[in-house]
Amino acid sequence: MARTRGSHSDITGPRVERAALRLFAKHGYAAVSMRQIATEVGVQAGALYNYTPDKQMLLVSLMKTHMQDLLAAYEAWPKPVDPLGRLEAFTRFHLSFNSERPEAVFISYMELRNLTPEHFNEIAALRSRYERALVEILEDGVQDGIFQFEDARVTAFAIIGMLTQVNTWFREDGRLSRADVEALYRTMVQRLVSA
Amino acid sequence: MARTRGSHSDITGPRVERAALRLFAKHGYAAVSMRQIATEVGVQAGALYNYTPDKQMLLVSLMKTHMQDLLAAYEAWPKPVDPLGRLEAFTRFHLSFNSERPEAVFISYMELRNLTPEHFNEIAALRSRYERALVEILEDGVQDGIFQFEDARVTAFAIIGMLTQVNTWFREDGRLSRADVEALYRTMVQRLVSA
DNA sequence: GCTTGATCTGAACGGGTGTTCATATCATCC
DNA sequence: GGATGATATGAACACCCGTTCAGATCAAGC
Repeated sequence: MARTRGSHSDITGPRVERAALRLFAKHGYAAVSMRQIATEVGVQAGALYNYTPDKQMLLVSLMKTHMQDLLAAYEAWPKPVDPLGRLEAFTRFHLSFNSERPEAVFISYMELRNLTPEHFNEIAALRSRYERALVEILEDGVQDGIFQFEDARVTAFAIIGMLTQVNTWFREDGRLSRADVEALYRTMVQRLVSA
Repeated sequence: MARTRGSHSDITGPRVERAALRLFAKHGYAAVSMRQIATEVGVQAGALYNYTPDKQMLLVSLMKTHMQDLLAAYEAWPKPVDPLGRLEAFTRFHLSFNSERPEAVFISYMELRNLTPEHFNEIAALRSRYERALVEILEDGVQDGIFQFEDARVTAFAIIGMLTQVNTWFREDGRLSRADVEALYRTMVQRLVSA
């Protein structure tokens, strides 16, 4: 019978994913070889194929997992009922979630071009679900008369754009703490939409 | 004597750069081979080495040229004297310049990790000169009492982040025209800093 | 029309690529 | 303790990589 305990597959599997995540983020998908990933895991290249059908699916799986984690974590995030509170919660969530997994965020933006059209569409659909959540907050705020802007979708893009940008410059040992940055962005987001 | 007219080098050279730009933007630096670039130019791979010492320098040259073009074009851009006018001019310039060369913009953000530290620092220095230009506008506006915000540098990052984001979603045949988008972003930028 | 020299070809270099597969290992269960 | 089957090895597959270079090509200048 199969080994049910003492098997390495539930250890090696996650290690493969973590190694791929790290290396893809650092060097780019195309620049990383299966042998490099295997070396990082401490295994021969052939063994990787117990955990992924091929290199492409390793990337797709990482990106899909990331987007699903994003949506699930956002759903679980505490949300006030008023639009302004929800917008603050969104800002806090986005900064917090992205700061915790910079590598996955980076890959999910950078490696879209390495996806086949079907996989690309799948990821894009997940992303637009997230964007739509922000658009809905904005539209609710307009109806309540507390938000004001010309175009909800473009405003949502602008907000997500400026929030996502943070990962490119924030340093743990820099001038500003995470809390500082969060406060600054909450203010800026609010300015962008306040009536 | 050398050929001074009729030489192909002044034709092939730019064609090599354009092919590399296009292919790097589409597939990523690491995923593009010298043979692919040569095929696009209509030449054998060996001939490329009349125009670049190696593949790495082809990328560096593209990125450096782009950043220098950016700075030169911004200096030449008409600028009012009042901070609000200069901020509007910056917004217009950034959207316009970036929309005209999406491939170079894309490469300059995406392929930083493929640079050696020295080349990276060179590019980063050029970029921060551009960012500093915006910071100065913001600081002048504060002194004049027409701008208000908590942190000039973070505000500048936020503005550049949301402006640069546009290239990822704008489509020529989409819902909004270029002029529409420009107007929307001018308003949003102003909201972000207005006293 | 012959020489010059910039430009390009085409083959070769050593080495790396993703993937496959027969074989070995070894913890588990009977 | 012997059989089972998941897991890993290591060699092999065909192919592509960046780069080099001797030799061909050919327009310009004398």
